[in-house]
Amino acid sequence: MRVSKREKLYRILARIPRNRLTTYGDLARKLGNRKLSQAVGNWLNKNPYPTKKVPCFRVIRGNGEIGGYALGKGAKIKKLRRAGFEIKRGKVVDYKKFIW
DNA sequence: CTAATGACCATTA
DNA sequence: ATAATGGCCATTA
Repeated sequence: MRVSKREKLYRILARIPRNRLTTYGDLARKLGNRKLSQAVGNWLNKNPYPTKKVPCFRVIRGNGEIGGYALGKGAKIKKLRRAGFEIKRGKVVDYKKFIW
């Protein structure tokens, strides 16, 4: 293929609407293989683009938990809060309503 | 080549 | 609700 799935991942996530979230599994499905979810996390861990361009802090787990972040969970929560989301007991409140 | 690891997930108990 | 289990894929040692 001309573009790698990894590049596609970044392109897809770059288009996520503001005030919305997505999950590792969803991104994997958009790439054509739902089993790529963990690999998606690995790719995001090495996201070469700035958060403005590819906002990986908006990617959470399928069950609403925060998930990981290269700069630490705390930083991720902070960014999510700043983006207008509420986090309680490690989960995004009403996360289902915000999934892209 | 094998084996272990990881920002995961679904199922089962 | 938690915990264990097995599975997937890409990357790395």
